[in-house]
Order: sequence, then C-alpha cells, then structure tokens
Amino acid sequence: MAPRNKVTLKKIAELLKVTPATVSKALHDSSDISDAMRKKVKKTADKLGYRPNILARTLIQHRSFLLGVIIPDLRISFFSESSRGIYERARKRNYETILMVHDEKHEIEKENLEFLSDLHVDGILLNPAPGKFNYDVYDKLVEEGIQIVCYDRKLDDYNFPSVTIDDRKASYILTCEMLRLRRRKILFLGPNKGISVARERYLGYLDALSAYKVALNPDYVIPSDLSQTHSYEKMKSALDRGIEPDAVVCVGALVAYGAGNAILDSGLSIPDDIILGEFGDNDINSRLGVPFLTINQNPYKIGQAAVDLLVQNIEAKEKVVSEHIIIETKLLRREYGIRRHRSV
Amino acid sequence: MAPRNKVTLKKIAELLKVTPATVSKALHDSSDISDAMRKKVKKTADKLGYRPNILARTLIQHRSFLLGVIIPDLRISFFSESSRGIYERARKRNYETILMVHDEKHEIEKENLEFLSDLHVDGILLNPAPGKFNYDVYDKLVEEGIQIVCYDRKLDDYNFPSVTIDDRKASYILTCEMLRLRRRKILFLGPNKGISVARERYLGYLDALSAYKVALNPDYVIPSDLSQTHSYEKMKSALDRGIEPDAVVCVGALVAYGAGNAILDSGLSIPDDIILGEFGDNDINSRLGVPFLTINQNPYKIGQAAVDLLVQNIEAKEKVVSEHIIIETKLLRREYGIRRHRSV
DNA sequence: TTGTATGCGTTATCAA
DNA sequence: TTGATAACGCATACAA
Repeated sequence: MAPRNKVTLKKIAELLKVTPATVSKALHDSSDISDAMRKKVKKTADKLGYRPNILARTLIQHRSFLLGVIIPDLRISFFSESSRGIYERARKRNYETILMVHDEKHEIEKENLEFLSDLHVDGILLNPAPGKFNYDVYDKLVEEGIQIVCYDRKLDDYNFPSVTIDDRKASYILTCEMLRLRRRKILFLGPNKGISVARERYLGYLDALSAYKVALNPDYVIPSDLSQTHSYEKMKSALDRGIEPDAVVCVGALVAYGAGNAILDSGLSIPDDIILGEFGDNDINSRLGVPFLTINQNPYKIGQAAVDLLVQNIEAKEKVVSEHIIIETKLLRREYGIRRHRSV
Repeated sequence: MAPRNKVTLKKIAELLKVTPATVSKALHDSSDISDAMRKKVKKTADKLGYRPNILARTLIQHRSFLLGVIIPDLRISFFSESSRGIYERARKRNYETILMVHDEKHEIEKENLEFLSDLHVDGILLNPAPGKFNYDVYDKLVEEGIQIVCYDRKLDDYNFPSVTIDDRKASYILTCEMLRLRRRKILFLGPNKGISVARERYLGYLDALSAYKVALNPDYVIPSDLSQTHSYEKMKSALDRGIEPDAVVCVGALVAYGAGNAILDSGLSIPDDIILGEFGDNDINSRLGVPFLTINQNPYKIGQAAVDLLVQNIEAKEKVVSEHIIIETKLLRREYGIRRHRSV
C-alpha cells in the first residue's frame, strides 16, 4: 500500500534545514533549544498541520496515551452515559479512548482485551462479562503492565481498583421501597451469583425482606442471564405457571426490559399489578414507558472517576493505588403517577 | 515507562538461533522457507503466545487492518445493532474495528476523524454529524488515502460509496400508512434540510400528502435538531400553543423519544390521539413503550454491507468502486393494539 | 544550542 | 533456504 501522505518530523526538518532531532526537541519544549528555534519550528508545524505519529511514538516510548474501555452492551444507557463521561474526562487528561463491546460474551471480551493489548493501550476500564473465563488474559495484561480499573462491575478474584455503587445497599433501598408500598410478593429476577453486582443485589434484596420480616419465597427467586430475551422468557414462564408477584427487582437494565415486556404481554399492568425496579438505566425514565423504580447510578460521574483513578495509576511513579471508590446513588420514582397510557 | 513484557520476533529468533527475518518469513508462509523451519517457528510462536506488534507492522506496511466506525449516538438502537454487524463482518475479514461517537457534534466528529487518521486506520465507516463543517478534514483523509464509506447518512458534496435505505420511499410509506389510518393532521418533526436523510424523509412526507391530496399545513412542519431534549421542547411547545396533530413523523429515533414524551406529558394518548412514526429504532418495539409505526432498516445487514464495500475498496488494486447500495426496508406495526397500559 | 547515533518491532530487499 | 541491512517515524543519550 502507498505510504500515507503525512507531515513528519523529517519533512519539517528538511524544510527548516535542521535535523529531525532538533524539531522533536523544539516541539517538546526541551530545555536545550533556543527560543527562536522553538518558535520557528512550532510555527511551521502548525502551518503544515503536523500530527505526531502515535504508532512510532508508542513504539519507542512504551506509552500510547490510549485507554481501552470495555463494556457489555451499547443499549444499556448506563454505558452510553458513562462512556461520555469517560471520553470527555480522558480527553481533558490527554488520553484517547477506544470503546469495545463484548455483548456479555467472554470470548468477545477476550478478543477485546487482546486487541487493546496489541494496540498498546496504557490502561483499560473494564466491565467484565459474567464468569471466570478470562483470568489468563487478565494475568497477561497485568504482567504486561497494563493498568486495569473496573467500574460498575468488579472482578471477584482480582483486587483491581474500582468505581462502583454500593450494590447491596442500593438493592436494599429499592426493595424496601417496594415493601413500603405494601408489596409483599417481591420477585428477584436475574443472576444472583457469579457476577459481583448480581450477588450484592441479591443480598440487598434479602436484607430488605428480613428487615420487613417477610419470609423469602424461593419461588420468587428466578435466575436468568443478563439478556433481554432470556429474562423475558423466564418472567413469562413464571407468570404462565401461576406465579403472581406484585413487584420485581431486576438485576440489569436489559433484564428489566425483558421482564416489563413479559408482564405487559400477560395483560398485567405496571405499576398497579406489578411494580418494576431496576438499577441505573436512566433511559427507562427519559424514554417512553411505564413507571419504574430506578436507582440512579450517576453514570457520568462514575465514568469520570474511573478515568481519574486509571490515569492516576498509569502516571504513578512509585507504587500503584488500589482504591475502591463508591459513588452515591439515589432512588428515583420519576414519572410515577404522571403519565397516562390509555387502553387501546 | 517500562517496556511491555511481550514476545517479539526477536525473542523467538534468539530462542531458535535464527534471525528475526527468518521467523517473520516463516510465520508468513513465505515461499522461500523450509517446511521444517516453518513448523518449528510456528510451534514456538504458538507456545509463547506470540502476537505481532500492530504498531510496528503498520509503520512499515502502511496498512493497519483497522477500520474506524463513527456514529452519532450510542443510544440509537440502529447504531448498536449495525455496530454488531460491522464488528462481526470486519473480524471475519481480518479487520479490527474502532468505534467512535460524535454525539451529533461536528467538533467531536473532527476529533474522531483525526484520531482515526493518527491511528492509521485503513478505512472509515462514517455517519457524519449534521452540517458542512468538516470538509477540510474529509479532504485530508482522502488525500491520505483513507477509504471512506457512508452508511445510513450520506455526505452531500462527496461521492463516497454508501449503504443506506431509500429514505424518501420509506418516509412515503410511513406517512401513507398514517393517512390510510385516516389521520390527516400529520406533523413532521425534526430537521428537514441539511442532513441528507432528513431532507429525503421530508420529501417522502410531502409525496405522501400529495398522493392523498392532503394540503401541506406549514404549521405542521416543525424543525428541530436530532436531540431528544430539543425535540421534546419543540413538540411540547407546539402542543401548548394549540397545535393538535393526529400523527407525527419523527426524523430520528431520539426525536421520536422526545416527541413521545412530550405527547404523553401533555396527557394525550398514543396511538389513540396521536400516532407516532419513526425510522429504524427497533428498540422502541422491543423495549417497553407505546405502540409505534416503525420503518425497519435492517441495521445488521447495513453494517455488513458497509464493511464489505469498504474492505472491497481498501483491497482494490486498481481503481476505487463508488457504489451506492440501497437496503430494503419494511414497515412494522409491532405491538399495535396488543399492549394495555392502565391509567395510574 | 544543535547534530549524530541508536533503537522500538516489524518487514522488505538484498546478499550469501 | 537463510542472514544481513535498511527502513517506517519518532525520541533520547551522547557527542560536537
């Protein structure tokens, strides 16, 4: 393939009748270059629209100023919003971000991780897929010196720095609100083990039940994966076999969509027959739909904090900070009792 | 920063007591290498988990096997779905994809484009932001030899190959369906000039009106940008000042969400009072919400076709194919009259 | 204050 | 069939 027609240090150097080294130093404000030279170089670099070749720079500096971001799904509004926070904060700190989606599949997560390693990113903001499949890859990344920060989801067996909410507490608050609204047949839908958030949310659910002295009904704990279709099927079949909850705690956003669809398709109403609660998908409020109880996770803030933590670790000279930041949440009842959806 | 601890050609070479050149050739099945050598090299490369350094390879080959994908917004399901098609197809053809989001802002689109150029991607799948702001950047990319293919949206003044739907026809069909359902006060919400899709959809709207001999009411053409908030405000204020449509054609997915919210917040019902129609956001069907008329755009297929076209152009030895592929659409009325949303 | 030399990990062109 | 050498674009230690 033909070489890209780009301005290089060499071209600038030829133009100014100096060496590439001089140009490089001038552009980096190196102390041992004359002011006159510096200005002259910068001016022509500007004029020619010079942009340093990331590839070459990374090759020699072992430093790319690239951050990888791995998320499960684009359709979860938490991730679109946190991605924005990440992008903006990273740019401010002179990093570019590269977004990858694993679709809850560990094979794809592995591809993503390897690609980011191939690209020599300086760090990765990670939302792992469920399961303990990629430990060998994580180990390799650590060995390569790529910093990893988890956000939203954590990895059980690694002590990577993280930015999350207090899932157990949030789930407790959410379930308590349902109980306060006099619901007693509260169903828990989604994974309740494996992935950290799910486990924590399940514990919070149990906490709330026992706080209100409601006995746990095992029939009301319905495992499903994090996909919309699977959650739909699980919810639908539960309703079909006569399980009649008056509230549902959904572990994930797509779970909530699946459950909601199933409930409505069964001719039941939300929130009169069943109250739906979930974590962090603000779109369920801002988009069309039925009333929801939602835990607001501050995705934008989480994204920013995650970048700060990651960059801090990347740029740390000495030892690495392994902090676990908890972002405050808020229970929202937006749109409750405001909207009216007429029967068709 | 410390060098990454990675297996390189050199290390493999040292281990096998040959030169890096030999290893390189063996791994590339070069004709002038012995079978024995080839096998030996490949075996140890495998064992050590060797992965070629993309940066170094790109630097010398002027070829990265990277594709950039630029989209407006993650929350539009069309893009999450087409992105999946793009990713999968690209991988099959041995390319990696890098996703960038411009959020309908041309400044960010510019940053995205420049970053992709810096990374030396071989080609870009582009969904431009509205406006004619980045022509200088497009020119630069073309000059650098980076192939560009547009999908969904096209660029007016460039003849980049493209994969789109027939927006005018789709809009015609959508509007006709509203007319067939005996609606006559049909509002057009969104941009109707500037961006190509918007213009085409406006024309289709006009086509339908005149096919049904309905006079255009200028009050029913309400310009807004593509954001949810702006569309909400425009729709709300129209309703507040007494404009009473019985159907709304929304140019974009976020426009539809904004309009829908405004309508519901005004105490009106969908679809009894107002039918809502839009293009391509399948999530509005698959998620919770009110009934919608939707043009299905086959996002997955569009993504795949776009990759094929782009890669074809990248790998073309001779001259470049500038094709404009039209993907078929289908009008959907999913969920119509099925769901019941009780009043609260 | 500037220039020279070297290397990052590849590949490509020669020579052996 | 394999090895030596140069080059991609940049940065840095060292010499001038």
